[in-house]
Amino acid sequence: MEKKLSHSEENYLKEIFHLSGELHEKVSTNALAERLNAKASSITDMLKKLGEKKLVSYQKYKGCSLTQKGEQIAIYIIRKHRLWETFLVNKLNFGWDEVHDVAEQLEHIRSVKLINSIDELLNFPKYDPHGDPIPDKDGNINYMESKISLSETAVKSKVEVVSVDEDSMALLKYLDEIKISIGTILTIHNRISFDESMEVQIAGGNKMNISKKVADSIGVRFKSKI
Amino acid sequence: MEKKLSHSEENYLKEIFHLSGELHEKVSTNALAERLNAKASSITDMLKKLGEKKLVSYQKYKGCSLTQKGEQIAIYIIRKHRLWETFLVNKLNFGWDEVHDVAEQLEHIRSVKLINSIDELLNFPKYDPHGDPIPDKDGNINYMESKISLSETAVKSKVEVVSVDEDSMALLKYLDEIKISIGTILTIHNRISFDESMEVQIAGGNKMNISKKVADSIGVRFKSKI
DNA sequence: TTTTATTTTTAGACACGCCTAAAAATTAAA
DNA sequence: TTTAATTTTTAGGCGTGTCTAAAAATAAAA
Repeated sequence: MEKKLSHSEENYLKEIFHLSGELHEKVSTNALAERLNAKASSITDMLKKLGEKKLVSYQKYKGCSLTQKGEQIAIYIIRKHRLWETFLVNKLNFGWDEVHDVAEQLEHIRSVKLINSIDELLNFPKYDPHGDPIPDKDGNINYMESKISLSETAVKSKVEVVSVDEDSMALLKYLDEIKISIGTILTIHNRISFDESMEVQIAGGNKMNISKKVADSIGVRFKSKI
Repeated sequence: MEKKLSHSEENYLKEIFHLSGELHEKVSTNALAERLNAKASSITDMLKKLGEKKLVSYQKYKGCSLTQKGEQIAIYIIRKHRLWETFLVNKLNFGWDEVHDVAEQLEHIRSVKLINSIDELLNFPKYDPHGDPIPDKDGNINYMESKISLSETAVKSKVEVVSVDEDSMALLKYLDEIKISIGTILTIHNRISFDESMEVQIAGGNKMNISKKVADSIGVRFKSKI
């Protein structure tokens, strides 16, 4: 009864999940088009099909959202993606900027036994190399509640980097250069109102300037006031 | 310039390689159709396309064979297939009858770094779990010269099992049951001319009867006369 | 609230990889 | 060597997933 989905269908579900966020907001056709590098008309076609399959609920001109069944599948794809990334970094010494493209392929491999074995081999990791939570076998996701964006932190606070956006290789390479990684402790010294950039300091290092765009894509957890 | 091939195209190249054997014989349309579970007309279509891409040489009604470029790609796919099978068995404790289907998916993952890392992780294995040689990074294949089929062995000889055909799960399960695996030493006691079956004995075990079909799919190496 | 701009959907097309049915070429048999 | 059987190819069609261009619905601005 359970038909298997195409890579394309799986990607749609995954991206709808990402775009709808933790609040399960509706996702617009254009937003999806951009994320999937496709034209809006193609999105419409696919949403119709996924709608018929009861994987998304979709009404013309009103955007879409995942049904429970669709979300379940999306989470499973994300589980695979993040486990593979963890495998590549932890077992094969890939850099965190090298794993995304390969994981996008590996996430479509169909074998429950395989992915659960990888999970076990890695000792059931809770977070992937970018700090994103790895859904467990039953689809439960352990979001880090205290996590906020670096760009939202108050001046003079001290935070720990817990996640970074994974989809830009350029960002990851840049963070590597400036020595920011998961676990790095940052002190926020100043916020420049002109361009919303921030002056931060790595424990024991020099102060440096971080643009708004970069700060937006770094997730941190509060450590303490200075 | 190097366009990437579809999974389908890769599968065609791989099967042409297998069917043409070590002597690079021409492969017929029907033979391919059977291996690929497709109709002959579909094969013709694809052969035309692969011909245009200079991956196979193809003349109407005359069968096909791989060009150097096509063979190179085929060998690379086979390298990936066999390395993944070895990974599944050696690192994730899959049974040798469980790996084929997953490996058929994994062989299409595009990442040179990934497959070379897996190779290294496995310590550059020479043979996969079914005893087939794993092509190295440069495409060299180390065929075991002294290998023959069990069905060709002389009565009263003693042989070591070095390979088994991997594509039938039923065969692999059966061999598991009768305790034949790579490395098993067999003594050939008799050959029944009526059905061409053989009486063989595992070192320290009982004599048992092996059908022609099964013997055909076991590769052995001569050990010594009794 | 009417007009304008933006978003989304429809309509029609195309490459891919497969199919069936019928024709053509090759091979085997009489 | 002529006929029969088999193999292979052509012709035309179909579902998938994409596209462009044009129409329709919604949202924003005047």
